[in-house]
Amino acid sequence: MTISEENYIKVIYHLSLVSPKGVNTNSIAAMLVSKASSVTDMLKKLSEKNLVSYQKYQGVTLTDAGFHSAKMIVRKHRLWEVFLVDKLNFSWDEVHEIAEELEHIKSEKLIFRLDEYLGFPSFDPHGDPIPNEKGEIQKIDKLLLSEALLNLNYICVGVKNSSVEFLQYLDKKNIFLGAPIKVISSEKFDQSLTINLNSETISISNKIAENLYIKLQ
Amino acid sequence: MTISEENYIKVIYHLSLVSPKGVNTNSIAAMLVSKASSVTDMLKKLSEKNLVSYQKYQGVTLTDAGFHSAKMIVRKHRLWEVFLVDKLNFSWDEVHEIAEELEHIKSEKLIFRLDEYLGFPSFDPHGDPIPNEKGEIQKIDKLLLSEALLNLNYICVGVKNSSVEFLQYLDKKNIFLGAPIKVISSEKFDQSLTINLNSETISISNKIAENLYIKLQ
DNA sequence: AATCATTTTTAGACAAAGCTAAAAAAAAGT
DNA sequence: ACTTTTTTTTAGCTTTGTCTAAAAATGATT
Repeated sequence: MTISEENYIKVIYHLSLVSPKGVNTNSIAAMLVSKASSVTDMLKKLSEKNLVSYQKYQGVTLTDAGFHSAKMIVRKHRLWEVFLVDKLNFSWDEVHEIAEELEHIKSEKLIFRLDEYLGFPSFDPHGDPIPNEKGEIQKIDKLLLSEALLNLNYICVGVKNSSVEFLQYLDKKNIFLGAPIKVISSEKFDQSLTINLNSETISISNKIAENLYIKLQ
Repeated sequence: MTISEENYIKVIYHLSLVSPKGVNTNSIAAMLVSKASSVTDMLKKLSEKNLVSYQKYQGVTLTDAGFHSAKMIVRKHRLWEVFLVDKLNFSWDEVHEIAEELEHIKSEKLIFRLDEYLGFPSFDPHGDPIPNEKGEIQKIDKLLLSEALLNLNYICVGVKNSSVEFLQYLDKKNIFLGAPIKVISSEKFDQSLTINLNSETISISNKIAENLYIKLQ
């Protein structure tokens, strides 16, 4: 697989988690910042290689082989992110771009050794699950902070949006994975929340609350 | 710079250490396992970008900019090799191929952090020097084992040939960087050597002795 | 100095992956 | 059911990096 093919497979994978019935040409183009015509060309090629099922005008789905390839790319991406944060002291807003390159390095042995070196982590620095060698993914019972009930003890387990801006905002507010969170009150007018976080009390907008995953402690 | 451009610059760098007056089109093609005509095309492009000085039929040399770029690529290659050996427990015969890919990852911050994480090493697992951030290279007073004097205490500091076959042979003979070596005798007929190595006595062919670097202890 | 061999360059072609603009199909609105 | 809009595909072009085959320049040999 070329780097370009890998990028298509990865994007189709992410989109198919949201629309499992078939991924649109346009949405792939949007994610890759390219054009629908380029996507059509590549879908024919990927279909030829049996990585996707593609019928003109009907959207595209991953074949079993494509699905497995996609998970291996995601696995590499997320393992490298853990490496960058845990070993090289990068912050969680800096690692995505670099991992976009590292995910294309082709050595199974490298990835196995890296996984081992990192202690076989199950989640990346943004709380996203890391597929294991077989492609198995560990699920957790997470919910959005915006769906939390009042006065229960939660901990922060992930972000829905991992843009640099959002992650840096969380750093500023001292919100990190594993941080304990309790919702004290909710504002009817704008759905903003007052929360207890690491024993300080702060206010959080609905936009933030809709992008932060938590689970019961 | 594209990956292809980086590979050309790196090859021209290595060849220019041997023939500093100008590198031949054919020798570049041989190193890259490609054709002279492809090389000519690329030389024009690199010349356009002021990375090489190129005059038709006259061979090619690196400009200051090209020389610096080359050293930064070599730096990345060798730092990744140290990482693979020191942190992921690869053996020295396995790392070249993987580092050929890793050397093209584009993040200065990544390389600085990696360097720091590895303790700012000056030499890679084959004993080759690692250029620092400025491109400075630490030289050592090394010689080939075939040039050693009898009954002096040397230590092994590098390999001239780093093919998988040679490195695995060295492993089998228990020869590694830092191993103490003393030449006991030299055979007139075939220039083979009897050496003391880690307090065992073994025989070494001239071919081996001409590919192993040592220095006085 | 002239010829022959080798090296290098040019010319033209090809595959990969992208693009624009136009055509075709599907979906939406009346 | 028939337009209109949106989405997708096709056709044809571009760039990057490669190739082969032929031409040109250099170097070696007599």
